[in-house]
Amino acid sequence: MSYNFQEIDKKWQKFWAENQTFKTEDHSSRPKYYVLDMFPYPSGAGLHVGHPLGYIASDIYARFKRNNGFNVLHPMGYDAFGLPAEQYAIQTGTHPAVTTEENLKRYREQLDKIGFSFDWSREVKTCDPAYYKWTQWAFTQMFEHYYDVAMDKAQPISNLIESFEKNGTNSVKAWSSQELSFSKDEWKAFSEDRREEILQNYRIAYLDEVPVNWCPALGTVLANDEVKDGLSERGGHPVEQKVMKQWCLRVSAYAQRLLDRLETLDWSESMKEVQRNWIGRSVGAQMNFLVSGKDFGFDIFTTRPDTIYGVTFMVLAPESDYVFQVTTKEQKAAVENYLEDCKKKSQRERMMDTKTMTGVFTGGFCVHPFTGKEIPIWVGDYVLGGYGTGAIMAVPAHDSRDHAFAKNFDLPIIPVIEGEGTANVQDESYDAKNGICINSDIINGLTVKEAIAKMNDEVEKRGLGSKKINYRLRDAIFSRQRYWGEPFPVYYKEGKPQMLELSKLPLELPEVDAYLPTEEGEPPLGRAKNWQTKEGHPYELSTMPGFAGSSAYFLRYMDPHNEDQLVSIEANSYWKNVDLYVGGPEHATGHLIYSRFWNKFLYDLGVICEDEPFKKMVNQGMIQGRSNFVYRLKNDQKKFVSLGLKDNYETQEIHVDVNIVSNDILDIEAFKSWRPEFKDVEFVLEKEGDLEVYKCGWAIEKMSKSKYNVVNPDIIAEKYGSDTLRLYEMFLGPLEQSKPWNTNGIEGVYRFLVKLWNLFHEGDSLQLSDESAKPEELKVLHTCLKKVSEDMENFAFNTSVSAFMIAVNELSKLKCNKAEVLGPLVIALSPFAPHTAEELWSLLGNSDSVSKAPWPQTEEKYLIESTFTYPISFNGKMRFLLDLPIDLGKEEIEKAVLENEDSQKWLEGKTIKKIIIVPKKIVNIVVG
RNA sequence: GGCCCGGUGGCGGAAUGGUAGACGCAGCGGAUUCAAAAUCCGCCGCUGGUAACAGUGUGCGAGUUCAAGUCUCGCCCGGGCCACCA
Repeated sequence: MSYNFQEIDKKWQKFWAENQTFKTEDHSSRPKYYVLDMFPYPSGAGLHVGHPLGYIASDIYARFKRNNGFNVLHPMGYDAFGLPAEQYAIQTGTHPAVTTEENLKRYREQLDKIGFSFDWSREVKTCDPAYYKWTQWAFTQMFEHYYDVAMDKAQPISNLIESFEKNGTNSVKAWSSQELSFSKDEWKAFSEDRREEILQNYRIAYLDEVPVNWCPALGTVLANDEVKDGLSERGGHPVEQKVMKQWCLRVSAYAQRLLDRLETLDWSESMKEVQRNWIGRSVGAQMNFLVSGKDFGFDIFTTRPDTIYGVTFMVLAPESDYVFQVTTKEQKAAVENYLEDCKKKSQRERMMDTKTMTGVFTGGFCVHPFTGKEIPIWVGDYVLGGYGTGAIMAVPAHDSRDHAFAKNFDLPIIPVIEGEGTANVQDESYDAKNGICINSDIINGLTVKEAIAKMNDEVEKRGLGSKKINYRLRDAIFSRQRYWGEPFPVYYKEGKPQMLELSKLPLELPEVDAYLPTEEGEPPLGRAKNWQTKEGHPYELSTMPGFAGSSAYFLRYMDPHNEDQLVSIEANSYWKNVDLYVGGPEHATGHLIYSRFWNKFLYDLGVICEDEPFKKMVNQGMIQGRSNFVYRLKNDQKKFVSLGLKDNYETQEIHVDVNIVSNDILDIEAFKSWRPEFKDVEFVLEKEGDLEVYKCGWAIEKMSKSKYNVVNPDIIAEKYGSDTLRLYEMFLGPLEQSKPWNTNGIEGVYRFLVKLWNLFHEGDSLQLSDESAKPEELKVLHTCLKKVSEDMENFAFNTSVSAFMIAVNELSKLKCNKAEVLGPLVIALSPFAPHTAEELWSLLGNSDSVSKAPWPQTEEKYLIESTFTYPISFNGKMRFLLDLPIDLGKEEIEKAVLENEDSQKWLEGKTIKKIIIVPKKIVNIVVG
C-alpha cells in the first residue's frame, strides 16, 4: 500500500466530523485550556497560504494540550460585518448578507481541508442577530454607566445622578470629557435637556460633537487606527478632518488600567511596547497662563516645567476656543485667514509637511507666571487640539518643534539648560532631559530632574496648576455611516437618545433599497422603511464599527447558545479567559485595545470573572508573496524584454502570474494564452547556459490577487495532502517571523511522510513487530520526543519538524518496525500531521482517536552515552568535549576524564595543574 | 525623528556562552535501471592542497570571558510600527 494522502485526508476528516471528536464539554474534571485564533473576515478572495499559518500553529498546540489531558476549547467563527461586502453591494446590488454567506461557505470548505480540530458547534458570526444582540446590550450598558475614578471602575449612572442631587459636583471623581462644576441646587434647576447633556459628559458610551476622520469616498467616519498615513486603511481613500455628532466610547477612562495590566500578560515585549506607545502616558504639569489685560487665562500642559524660564511665546491649536478670545482687532483678519487655511488642509497634507511650520500671531499676550514678562500668543497647527489642553508654552531652546517655529517667525530663543555637548541653541535645540538649569532664577544650578520636581511643587504652591497625567489614547468614535454593521439599540425621543431594553434586543438590521447615503446625506439606514419604534420614535441611523463585534466574541464561544446572557456565570467561571491567543501583530492598536477595554468594562459590571481577556499571545509573521515581473517596452506595447536586457530599453514593469513562471523563467506559451492581449506579443530573450530564455524579475510583496502571486492552500493540499501543507508551513521558519512563500522545499517534507509510511509497510503489506525495541532505536525515539516536547512550549515548530525528520531517517536506516517505537512517535506527530497519524495509529491496532492518547514521556536514560568525542589542545590547556549525563558530579567527571584512554594519551608526560569543569559538557585541563 | 525586530552558505533556516552551518531545498558524484522517474549512498562556507590537513569565517569596530553568532558599548544596513502627543 502506498501513501494515499487523498484518501487518508477524506477518511479522517469525515471520521472527526461524524464522531464529533473535537466537541468540547463545558464541565470536566480535567483542567481547561482555551486556545483561540483571531477569527477571520471572510473576504471574497478566499484563503491563501498565509492565512492558515496561525491556525495551524494554534491547532498543533491545542492538540498537544489534549494529548496532555486538558479539556481544550478551540473554537472558530467569522468577523462577518465589514466594508468589502458593502462596497460590493453598492456596485452590484447584492445584499451583503448574501455575499458574506457565500464567502463564509468557501472559507469553511477551505478550512475543513486542512484538518483543524475546531469545535464548530460553537461557531460565532458577528452578523448573526443572536450574537449581535450582546454587542448591542453591552453598548446600552456603557450608556448606563460612568467611570468612577475613586473606585477605579465603571458604576451605574444612577449613582452619579444621586451624587449630583446630594452634593452637585463636589466629591464626584468621574472620568469626563470636560471638567464641570455645579452645586446641587444648580443641578436641580437645570432643564431635562441640560441634565442629559451633562450626563453625556460622563457616560462611557456618549454622544458628542467631535473632530472626526471623515472619508468622503467611503461616506463614513473612521477610527484613528483605521487611518494610515492620512488614507483609509480599507481602500486607501483620502481622509479629512470634520466636526460631527457621533457616538463615542470613553476608552480613555481605562488608559491607566490598560497600561498597568499589560505587565501581567505573557505577550511579546514588542507587542506590549506598541500598546504602551499607543496609550502614551506622560506625566507633566498643567499650568494657567493669564492673558494680559483680560480677566482670564488658559491652561497649558507641559512635561518640562523646568524649562519655564525659557518660554518666549505661547501657541494655541487652531481648534482652541481661546483663539477668538485673545485675538486683537488688528490681527483678526490674519488669524481668520489662517484658520480657514487649516480647515482646507486635509489630514494627509498636514502630515506630509511636518517640516514647515505654519502659524500666525494673535496680537494677544500672556503674563509669564514667574517673571511677569509679556509673552506673545500665536496660533499654529503643530499644536493639536485633541491632546492636553490644546495650548502649549513654547521653549524653542529645548524643543525642536518650538525651535523650528521660532526660526520660521524670528522669535527669541533663550537657553535655560546647559547639558553635555550643548551646541548653540540658536542653531539647534537641546531636547535631552539632562543638564543643569541656567538663566532660571529659583531653579538655577539644579539638575533637570530636581528642577522638574521643584517646579511642580512651586506651581501648586502658587495656585497656578497641578501635576497632571495625560494619555495619548483617545476615546473611540463608535458611529459609522454605513449599512453592513450592528444597528445601534438607540431611538430618539424629543431629540434625546434612549436605549432599548434587553427584552427588545436584538434590534435587527432593516432592509434598504440601496446601500448608499440618502439624498439628504443621511446614512443608508435612512432609506429603511419604518425605521422607528412602535411609538414612532426614530432609530439611530449609524451602525457600529468593525471592532464592535470582535470585542467580546471570545466570551461568546464559552456559551454560544445562551439566549439570556452573553455568557453564563458557570460557563465563564469554568473557561475564565483565553490561555493562548494566536493572531497577527497588526491588531495591536485596534482590536487588542478595544477588546481589552470591552472586557474590563464587562468585568466591572460583574458579568465575567477575569479582567484581561488574553493571557498569552503568539503573533505569527506574515507570509509574503513572491511576485514575478515581465518588462514591456514603453514605445512598443507588443514587445517584452528579458530581465538582463531591460536596462537597454525604456520599459514598464508588469506583474505576471507566478503559476506560469518557474525558477524565474517564463513559460512563453502559457503567457501568450494567459490573457487575450498577450496573444501575439514578441520577446527579446537572453542566454541562460545554452538556452535562450525569458527571465523574469521578482520581488517580495504582500500576497494579493492583483499582484498575481497568490498561492492557494487547496491546490497544495490536493497535490501533496493537507499534512504536508501543515508540516511545510511550520517548517518554513520561525512562526513569528515574516517570510515569503516559496513552494520549492515542499518535496522534502512530503518525502518525510512517505518515509514514515514506509516504516509501517513492506511493499503492499503491513510489517509491524511487537518485539521489544533495541536501545539505539529507543535513543532515536526519545531524542525526538524530548526535542518536540521542549519546542512545544516555545512554539518552535520548525525545529520540531526537523526532529521528526531526523528520527524517521535514522529509524529507516535501522529498519525499525517496532510498535513500541512507532506508537509514541505517531502520537507526538499527531498534532502536526493529524490525518497520517490517525491512519498509522489505527494500523497499530488502536480503535480510539490518536488525539485521546496520552502524550509520550521522554525517558532520559535512553539519551545518555558516556564517551569522549575528542580532545583539543589550546593555549597550554586541554579542552575535552564530553557526552556525559548533565547531572554528574565534579569528581565523577574528573574521574571519567582521567580514566579515558584518549585523554591519557594526550596528557602523557604533562603535569596536570588544574581541572576546570565548565557547565554542560566541556572540561578544561591546565597542564604544565 | 522615536520605538521594536532582524543581519549566519547558492536559498529557507539550526545552534540553554561550549565542535558554527542541524534539518530541508538546490547543486555535484555514484548505485539501481535498456533508459527515465522514484529510491538509496556519498560530497557540499571560503582560500590553499591530489590528500591528510592548514588557514579563515556568523554586517563593521571595540570590550567582557578559558571560550562570543550568542553578552556589553559604538557604528552600518534591512524590515516593521508609531509619528508635530508638548
